[in-house]
Amino acid sequence: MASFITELKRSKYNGEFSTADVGQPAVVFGWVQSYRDHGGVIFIDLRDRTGFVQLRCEPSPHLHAHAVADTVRNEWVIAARGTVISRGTNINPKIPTGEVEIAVEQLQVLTEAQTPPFEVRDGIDTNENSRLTYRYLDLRRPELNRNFVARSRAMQLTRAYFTEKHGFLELETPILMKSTPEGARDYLVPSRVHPGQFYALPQSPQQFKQLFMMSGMDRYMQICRCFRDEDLRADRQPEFTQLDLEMSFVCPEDIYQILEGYVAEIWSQMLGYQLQLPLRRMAYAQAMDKYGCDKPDLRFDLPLSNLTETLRDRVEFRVFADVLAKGGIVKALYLPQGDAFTRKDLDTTIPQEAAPFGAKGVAWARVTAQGEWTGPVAKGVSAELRNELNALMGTAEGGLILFVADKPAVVHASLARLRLFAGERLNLIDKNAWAFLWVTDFPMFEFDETDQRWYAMHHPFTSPRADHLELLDSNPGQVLAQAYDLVVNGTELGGGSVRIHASDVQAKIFASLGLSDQEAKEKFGFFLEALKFGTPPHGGIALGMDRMMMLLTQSSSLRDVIAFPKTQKATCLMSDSPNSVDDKQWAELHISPRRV
RNA sequence: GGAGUGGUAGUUCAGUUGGUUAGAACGCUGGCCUGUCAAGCCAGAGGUCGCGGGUUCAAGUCCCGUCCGCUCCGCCA
Repeated sequence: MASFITELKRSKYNGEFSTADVGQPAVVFGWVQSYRDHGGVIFIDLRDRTGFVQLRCEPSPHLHAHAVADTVRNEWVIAARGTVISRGTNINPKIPTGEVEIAVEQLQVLTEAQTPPFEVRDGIDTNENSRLTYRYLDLRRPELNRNFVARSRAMQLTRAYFTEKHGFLELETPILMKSTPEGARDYLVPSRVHPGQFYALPQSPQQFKQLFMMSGMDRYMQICRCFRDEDLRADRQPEFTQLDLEMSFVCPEDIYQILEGYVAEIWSQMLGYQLQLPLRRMAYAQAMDKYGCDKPDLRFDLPLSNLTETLRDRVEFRVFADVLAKGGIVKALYLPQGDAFTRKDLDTTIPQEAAPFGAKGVAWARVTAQGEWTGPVAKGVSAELRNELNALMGTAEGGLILFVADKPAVVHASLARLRLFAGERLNLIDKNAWAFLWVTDFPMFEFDETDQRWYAMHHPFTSPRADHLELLDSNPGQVLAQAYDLVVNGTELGGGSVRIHASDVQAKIFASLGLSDQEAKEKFGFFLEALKFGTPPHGGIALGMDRMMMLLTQSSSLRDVIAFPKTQKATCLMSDSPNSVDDKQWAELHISPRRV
């Protein structure tokens, strides 16, 4: 008999068999998904990355194959040769290959397998600990496997769109870079050759991609790994993959257009979903005012209302009056279907949702007949004031008003959370909807109360709006940047900006950030120097590819679209990294562990 | 750095007010079975109740500490 692999080559993947193959000889390889031994006939579901095909082993005339089939167990790797036959009316409608099966004539065990620590099957609910420790087993599961097939396809489409259709060059930037201040904490790499000195892994190739523009590359793209040593979330890993882009001689409109074509292409090719272009846009200030957040989920509306000025000097409700007196604000979320929220929600659940954001409480009022209110706020609001507020929020009988009074950051964060909570509770979120949004006109700076200084909201190479340059000295908080984020269903997919191309402007920004000339020179000297040698106006954007895959595959965690992810403590449970290294390595790197 | 939540058989979970020998399902092992497809039937094996300490006649259960997973706040230009 001919031997598998060297002579008998795979005729096709297991998931690809159909009635068109009936009567054809077949050679298949794969993992045993399940076996059903009826004493006589034995059925084996053979899995590979494309799906399953059922093997049928009859006791005769292929006695040997049947004897081998009798021994196989789940996850063994086997090879089979046989003939594709129709299952007639006895089909399995649950799987795509369910109308055919392979009548086995030759069967060989290529590798036996230990019993896996969890069943390799969709729909399991194994704890993350085991899944991550035995990641290669988890990845065999079709529902996870398909995410990486999709990921591969998305990456190919991405390269093709930018390099073939739009003239981008795919260029690479260093992984060992210079550590820079500002921004996220760096992952550091000690230098062996230079005692006491360190490289940093890139948080993003920001300066290098700008240097490509200065180098005349005109259009740059890279699918690159970035590293940030910050604490993790479901949508944040310490290393992640970014689609990094930069273009010369462009304004924000040009960048929007290229990106819109890109996401339209991806959503069309990957999901068959036709995006309506151009995408919606909203200024940062409006997003904050209306939704309390710079990445609103616009699959549903539920806008916030700012009641601050209407209430000022008129409201008797103590909490509001006190907050207003101290310079705080009062905003409200109006929910038309108020009866979906119980008294327990109002007393317990809703305050608990808002508490992590600093809200000391959530006041409420139910709207009854003739626009009257019940609840704790009601008696602190005159009939006249109430009517004005009703008109402002567009209330109706049966509605519920949730109020938060505090400093703006707390009001916005907690009401933004409550808005999402209510959207879910009221079933307002259409799972098939795609709400894309450009958030534009971000402020250039934000003030840090702890450090008592301004920080760049995007990054320090972002260009302010030309007409705001003169505000840099007088009123930095008012300066708007030529920066934009692309938001999808409440997820920040990416962000970018038009960059500064004049060294004097760049110097002014550093000054606004409190960097002395000396410091700027030390940290960014080469970059400031480069700016002086003829820098084209340029701008770009970076998209989080992992987050995009999360959206495209409807995954709830980044771990489902990153092949070998880290835990929340940034460890790899499979390979057990990070790990300690021996003294020789410490010595070579001229460093020593800190005594605790 | 902080908050919440979980950790009991290989896996998912149950385990009452602290009380006899810690259970179920799936998986696993063996047997039967020629049309299953998460096969079925019969039998069996399988436990450091995360770890350490404490209270108690008695701890999976109560208390303290600690480790790990997850979610969130801070953080993430």
